[in-house]
Amino acid sequence: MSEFLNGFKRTHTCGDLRGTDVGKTVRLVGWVQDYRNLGGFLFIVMRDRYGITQIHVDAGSPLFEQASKIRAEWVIGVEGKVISRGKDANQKLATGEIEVDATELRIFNRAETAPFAIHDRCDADEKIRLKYRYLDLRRPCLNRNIIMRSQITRIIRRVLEDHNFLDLETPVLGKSTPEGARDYLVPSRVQPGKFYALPQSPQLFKQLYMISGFDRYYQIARCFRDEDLRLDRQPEFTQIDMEMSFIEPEDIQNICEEMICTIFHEVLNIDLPRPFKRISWDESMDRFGVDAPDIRFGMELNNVTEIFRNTEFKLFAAALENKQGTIRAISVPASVKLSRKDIEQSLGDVAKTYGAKGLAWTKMTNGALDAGIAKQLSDTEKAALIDMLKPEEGGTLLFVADKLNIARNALGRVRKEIAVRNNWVPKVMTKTEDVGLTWVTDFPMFEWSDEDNRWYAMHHPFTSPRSSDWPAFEAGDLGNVYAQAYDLVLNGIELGGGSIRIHNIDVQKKVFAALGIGDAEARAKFSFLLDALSFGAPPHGGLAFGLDRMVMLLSGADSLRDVIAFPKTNKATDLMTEAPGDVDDKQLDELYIKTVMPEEQ
RNA sequence: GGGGCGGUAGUUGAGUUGGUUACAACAACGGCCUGUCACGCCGUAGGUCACGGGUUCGAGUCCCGUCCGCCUCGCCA
Repeated sequence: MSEFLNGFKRTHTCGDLRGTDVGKTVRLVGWVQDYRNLGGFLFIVMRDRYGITQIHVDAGSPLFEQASKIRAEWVIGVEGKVISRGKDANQKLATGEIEVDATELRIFNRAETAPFAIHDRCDADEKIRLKYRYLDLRRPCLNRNIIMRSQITRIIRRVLEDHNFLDLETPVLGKSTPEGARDYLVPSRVQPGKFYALPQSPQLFKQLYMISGFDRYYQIARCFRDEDLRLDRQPEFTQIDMEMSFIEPEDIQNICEEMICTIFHEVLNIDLPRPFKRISWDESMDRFGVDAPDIRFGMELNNVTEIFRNTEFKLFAAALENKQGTIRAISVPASVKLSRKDIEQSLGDVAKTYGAKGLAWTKMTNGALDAGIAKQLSDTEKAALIDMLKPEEGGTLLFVADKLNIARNALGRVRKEIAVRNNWVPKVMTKTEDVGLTWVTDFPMFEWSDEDNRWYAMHHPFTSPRSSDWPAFEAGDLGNVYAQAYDLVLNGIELGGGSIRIHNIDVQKKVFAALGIGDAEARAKFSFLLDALSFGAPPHGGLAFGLDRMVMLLSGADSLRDVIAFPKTNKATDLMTEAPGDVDDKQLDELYIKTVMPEEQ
């Protein structure tokens, strides 16, 4: 290769040439983006990831015959003189900005016709894009996301290392733990019948680093969860994982704020005010219906339950018969035109998706509530609604009457849907107002599951309860125990979350017990953690950001797939490598694994 | 596990109530052109309409099943 490339090591990039003087000799390597044989001369548009440059070959040149064979996507090297720059007097150059008159031209590699055009639009069928991912990645629209990703991790490392964080590694082959997501399992050959699990997060290892005395840890860590995929969920993803000792939540939050501000400043040239907003989980659920609120617009939820406590309106009365029954409402401004069809079908479907039976509605017309459910409401109820919700003339009131968690969530999703449809919230952030950042704090420690008839940890079982809730915890009133946990939410999407951890072995045992994890099971699954806690663990806590989501939001990408170089499909396959694939029986034998396909069972 | 949308030339799409030889643009290939820059003009080639059944005189079109991609509910401490 070196001989082949002899004399053609790149000395300039296409982008570099912008300021180059006419007459200067330059040397470039890259791909052919376009070519045009005009008989008497030839244009070749050459491209690398820094820019494009136009190459000129004259008919009289000995290079002409060779150059005329060149086609799109061939890899070439060119040496020549800059003959014109940018928009010079004759206005002949617009795109390439620089034109180079070739004196030497080498073809390093030919290329098949690409299955899709390598231009700055990610427009082909995603199946084909994923199969030829290396070509898709050449396209600037994808290429720049990957570059931004590197830019962001560089900033993160710089900020954290300036604060004396150590980049420390944790094992990838670990132990499967109960709770949480489904693990990716790796069979052990040396220990027949036993399995490693790939980490869902480095959670316990980073806590052990704290106990080991490394009081500031970070890692850009790959994590794995074997659950169904979504637009914003891949089976392997990357966390910015951090942990500190001897801290309060504000300490880690301050460092995160500095990190986020630096990223926004350097990547998007947006300056964010500090400190970030803070809102408790209870308040977020009450005002926005969700635990990751988009705070860039109003139209908040209202609790109108008491107005209808003794209502004659059957729909609402029926919902309130349930102990957890509630009625929540939003007041949609008049600028949003909603037809009956919009409400009952389109937005109603959004509500139904999240478990509600539908949307109740009414409109403010000539100073009174009219249409929809209005004629079934009493005058007192209507007056109370107008007083509380202050509907605009021509505005709409939307209601969900259901169990608390369904009503809040469904109406919260409808709220966001209306904002998206009416372009209240830009996808690409260009100024400070486009950024809705808030901490959500004081999450409930436990979450009751009707289905499993038990409590689950809302964050994870190593999260510390608030000390003020200790009496409630001791009393077994788990629904009223809050955790020292906090999420950072950007534009309605959870960017990251963390907590202060339990550093006391007795507390940890009691939390396990509350989750139905008995002493024996706790010992079997977490003996190393319990042992470690027994040797004097410092108070500690941390946070983890989803790097992929962060890049997705900052780049304005439509999907996590557009910020991961080699992503998986909805069914967790890689269309390029065709992973996962079959393995030889011999490999399975060594692992003592026999596969039984469903039809053979 | 459930729901929705989609699969037609290399690519992106059109294809009406089922009806002759499945259409266009771009790309490719050949020719022409000395200043293009979404270049232009002329021509050529390119199809198992995802796959398998069914209904019908006749299916890209209607029905059933399967596969694949995307969105989504459940799931994701």
